[in-house]
Amino acid sequence: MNKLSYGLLSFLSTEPLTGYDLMLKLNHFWSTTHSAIYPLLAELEEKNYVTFTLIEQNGKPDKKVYEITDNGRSVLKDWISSPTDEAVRKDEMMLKIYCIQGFDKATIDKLIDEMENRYKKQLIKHTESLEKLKSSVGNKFNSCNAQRFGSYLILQKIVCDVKIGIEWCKWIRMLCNKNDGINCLDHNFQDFLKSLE
Amino acid sequence: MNKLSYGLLSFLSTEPLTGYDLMLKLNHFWSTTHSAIYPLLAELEEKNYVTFTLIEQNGKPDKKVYEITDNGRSVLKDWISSPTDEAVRKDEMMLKIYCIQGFDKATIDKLIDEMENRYKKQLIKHTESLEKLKSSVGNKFNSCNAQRFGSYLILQKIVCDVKIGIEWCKWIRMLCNKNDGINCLDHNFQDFLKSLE
DNA sequence: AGACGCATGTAAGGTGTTACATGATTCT
DNA sequence: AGAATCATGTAACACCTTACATGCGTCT
Repeated sequence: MNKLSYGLLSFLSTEPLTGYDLMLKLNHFWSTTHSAIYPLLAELEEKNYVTFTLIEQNGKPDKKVYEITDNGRSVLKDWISSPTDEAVRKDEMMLKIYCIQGFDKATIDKLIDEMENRYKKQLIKHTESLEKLKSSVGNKFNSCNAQRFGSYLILQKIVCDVKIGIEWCKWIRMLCNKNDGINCLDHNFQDFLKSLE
Repeated sequence: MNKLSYGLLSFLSTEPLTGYDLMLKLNHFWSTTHSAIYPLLAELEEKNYVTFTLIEQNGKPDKKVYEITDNGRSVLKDWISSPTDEAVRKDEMMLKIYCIQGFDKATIDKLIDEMENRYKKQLIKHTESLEKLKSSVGNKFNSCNAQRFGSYLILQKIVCDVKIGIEWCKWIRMLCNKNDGINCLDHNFQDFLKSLE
C-alpha cells in the first residue's frame, strides 16, 4: 500500500468511480498517470478493499466502476490516523527562477510570461471544477460531514494558490522594471498583496 | 540530464557549494536527498559542467566545493529558454483531507492540528532563511540582476504560501464548528482571508 | 484528415528513496 | 548517553513515467 493506493481509497470513499475518473480527479492536486492507477486498482481489488461493476457501453470502451468495501474503509481509518509524510514538491519553474539573475531581461521576461500563462490556465481549470462542484451539491458546505466537503476544501485552496501565483508573477515583473535603487526595503511580496485591495 | 541536474547547475550558478549545501538549499522547495545529489554531481563533473576543489577540514569530514564552468553556464542558458514541465505535487495530507467527511470530529480535529503544526514549523524555517538572506545581502533586491535575486523571490513566495496554509487550517476549523445551516453561501476561503485584515 | 476524449491495460526504462557505511564534534 | 550536524558515497529496491497497444465517436 503506497500513498497513491490510499489516495484511490480516499476518493472512492466519497463516490464510486472508474480508473479514468480517478485519474482526472486526482490530477487536480496529485501528479499521476493512468498507468500507475490501473495496476493499483487491481491490487486493491485482490485485497478486497474495493469491488467493481463492469458497465458495457456502446461507442465508448466498457468501463469498471469501483466501489470501496468495509475492509477498505477500515484501512482508510487506520491510515488517516497515522502520521502523515511531508509533501513532495518538484517544480522545474522554481529551479529556473532561482538562477534568473544571471540572464538578460528578454530571457527573464519570457520565463515570467510562461509562468503566468501556466497559472492562468490552472486558474480557469480549477475555477470551473469548483463551480461544477458547488452547483452539483447546491453550495451546502456548512458542516464537516457535508457531501464532498473535502473536495470543496481542497479546490478552494488550490484556486487561492494559483491566484497568488499570478500576483507573484506581477510582483516579480514590478521588481525587474524598477531601475532606481530607492525603496530597497519595500519589496515585500505580502505588502504587495495587501496593497492590491 | 534530468531536472535535478539542471537544478544543481542553477544553484551553482549563483555561488560555489558542496553537495551537502545543495541538499539543504534545494530542500526548501525541491524534495530530494543527498543520495540523489552526489551521483549527479559526479556526472556533471565528468561532463565538465562543474569542477570541484577538495577542502580538508579537521573535526569534520573533508568536503568538495563545486563551481559551475562556462560549459555548465551554456547548458543552463539552453535549459532556461526551453519549455518547462508541469510541477510535480504529491501531498499525502491533501489525500487525507479529501475523505474527512466520512470521519468523526475527533479524527478530523487531530488531522487539522497535525497539518497546522506542520505549516507552522515550515513558517519558522523559511522565515529564518529569508531573514538570513536579507541580512547577508543587505536587503538590496531592487533589480533583477541583484545578488541572490532568485532565492529572494522564491523564499518570499514560500513564506506567503505557508501563511495561507495556516489560515486555511483555521478556515476549515471554522466551517467544522458551524452547526447551523445558515449562511451557506458565505463559506469562501478568499473572503475569509480578506476578512482578516 | 487528424486530433482529442473515452477507457483500459502492459512493458521498459528512468528516477527516487531507504538503508548501509563511516566518524569526529557539539548539543541536550 | 544519545541525538544531531557535518560530509560523502554505494546498493537495493520501490516508484513513476513514457511508450506501446487498441478502437470508436466527435470535433476542427
